[in-house]
Amino acid sequence: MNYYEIAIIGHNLGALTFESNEEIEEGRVVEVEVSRRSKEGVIIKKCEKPAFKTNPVKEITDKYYSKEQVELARFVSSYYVCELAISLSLFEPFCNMKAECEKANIRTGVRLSNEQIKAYEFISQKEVSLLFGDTGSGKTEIYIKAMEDAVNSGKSVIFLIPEISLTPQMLKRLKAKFGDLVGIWHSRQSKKSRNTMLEGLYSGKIRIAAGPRSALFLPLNNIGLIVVDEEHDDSYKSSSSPRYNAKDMAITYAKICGAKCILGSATPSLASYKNYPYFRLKNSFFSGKKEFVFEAKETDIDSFIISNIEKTVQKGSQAIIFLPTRANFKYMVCKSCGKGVECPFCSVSMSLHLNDSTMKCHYCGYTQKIDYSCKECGHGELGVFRMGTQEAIDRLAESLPAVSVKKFDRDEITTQKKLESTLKEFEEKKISVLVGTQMLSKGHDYHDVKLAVILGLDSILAQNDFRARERALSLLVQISGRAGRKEDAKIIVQTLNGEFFKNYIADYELFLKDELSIRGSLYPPHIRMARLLFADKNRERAESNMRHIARKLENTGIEIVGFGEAPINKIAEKHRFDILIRDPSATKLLSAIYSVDDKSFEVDMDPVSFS
DNA sequence: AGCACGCCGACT
DNA sequence: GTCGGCGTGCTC
Repeated sequence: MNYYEIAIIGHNLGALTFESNEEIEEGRVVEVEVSRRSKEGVIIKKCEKPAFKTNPVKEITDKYYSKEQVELARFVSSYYVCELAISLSLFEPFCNMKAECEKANIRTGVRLSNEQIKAYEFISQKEVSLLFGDTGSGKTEIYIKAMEDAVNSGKSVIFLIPEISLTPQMLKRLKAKFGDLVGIWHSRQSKKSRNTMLEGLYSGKIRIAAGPRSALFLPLNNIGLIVVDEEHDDSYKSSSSPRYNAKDMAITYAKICGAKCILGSATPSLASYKNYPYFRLKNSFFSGKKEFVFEAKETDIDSFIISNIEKTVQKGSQAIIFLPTRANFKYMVCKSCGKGVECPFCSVSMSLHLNDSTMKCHYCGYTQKIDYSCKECGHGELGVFRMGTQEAIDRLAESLPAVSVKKFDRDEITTQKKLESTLKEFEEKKISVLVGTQMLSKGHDYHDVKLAVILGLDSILAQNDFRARERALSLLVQISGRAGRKEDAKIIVQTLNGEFFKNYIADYELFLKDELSIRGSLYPPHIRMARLLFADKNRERAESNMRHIARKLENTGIEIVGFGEAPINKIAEKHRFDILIRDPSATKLLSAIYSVDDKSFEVDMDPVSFS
């Protein structure tokens, strides 16, 4: 009889031991019974007969995890601190099927400029490299050339893009160059198209997988190249356990597979800029000049903005307006007692949505009809603060009723179809003005935008977070990069921090250099951080667990930066406490975390959000 | 008594 | 993470 340690996929549980007459290889998916229920498990390793009685392996399936997948799953489990059974559940395993892995013979016909050839030669010589190229400098052609090389030498490719930037343009381009060799993966696709893609991967017909962070875990054999486009984007970081960063995992996976990894961005993250060799690609194919106008004020759709939009639209051109806030307003505050309207389940403000007469919590989704007076003092009138996209649209409708305006945020663009149709309408000029959130900045190609209005940057800069400056400036650069593709464009920026933005707008690398020295040894990328998050319906329990762990960490030699209530101290009725720890070595942080050996908290390694 | 719900611990 | 067992507290 053989005995195997088996990870029960998706269960937050160490490997369990089962028996079988068969020889089963590591990584094979089998069916076993756990708590009188049939579950899928992964063979972790063969082991000795245990002291307890074992149940048999019920069935050996035709699915399996490759050696490389198992190795990456082990890495995710140890670095992001979760059970192997959980990290394995991120993956789509392989399936026994005859693979036709042959060399493809694709001629993309992509032409590179002299500058692009230099960049291409640079990245060709490096295992991991950063393509630091301004918007319009032609990063995509370089990716395509590198992908063509990989595919023609019999390898496969993973092409990662941020969550919502599954831009129709980028996909069309990949499809046009690589045809059926490309498969598009996204989180909200139907079961059927998922399965079609998986079958294409199993058979080897699909050799390039493009998609958001989960595409890293698709069953591709013989990976030769992983591209991480818009590598600065925070959506590569998972915001639930395991809180992996797909950009960092792409680099790790490339090493495991002996593949190359290309990171690309016009506004690279400080960490990538510091850690990897980079090629600066400057020359833009866009001919337009950009004129920046700074208004030193808080968010206000003023007559200057209105008249600029009017002029732009009259000339037959288009405008985009950015605000980092959804709904009409983010805050409602009592004019009499000063108390804000909070979600009953979360310690966050309710957002005001006038179009359906509701207040919504953007954290738990709780919705109710609008309070017209303060529930706290019983009589106060409610004032509103922090304008959102819907309010901006309502103001435009009032001032410029003839102009067609559309919202471009998570409330409006709920599906890939709506993203595609809205961008198509904008391209066909059925829409003159798009008003949106961060979604506006994500790599979309707007052809005739001659005006970009950028509001609310100060609220991003004011975030109590060491990455606030990086986030605010990169947003400004990314959004202004959407304008002026063909002709000159005007960028109107409302901020009380004009000096900061003016200083760096033309030279992002100068910002990166300054910021590296400002962060010094206190903040990443020079040192490593981890956040331990305690969330529990019972507030006392969450707090006492947190204090208990904080005390244990005191003797581990790593620095405890702080502990206490999390900035958002309650989400969905769970009270939240956290501990922030710091050390030059990630290994030391991890051994401190492992030494406390406790499951009362979630670990966030290399956190990008601190709320 | 009967049930819904929430908490807690076990899972080979 | 998921399930089932068990206690609490409400209703018939």
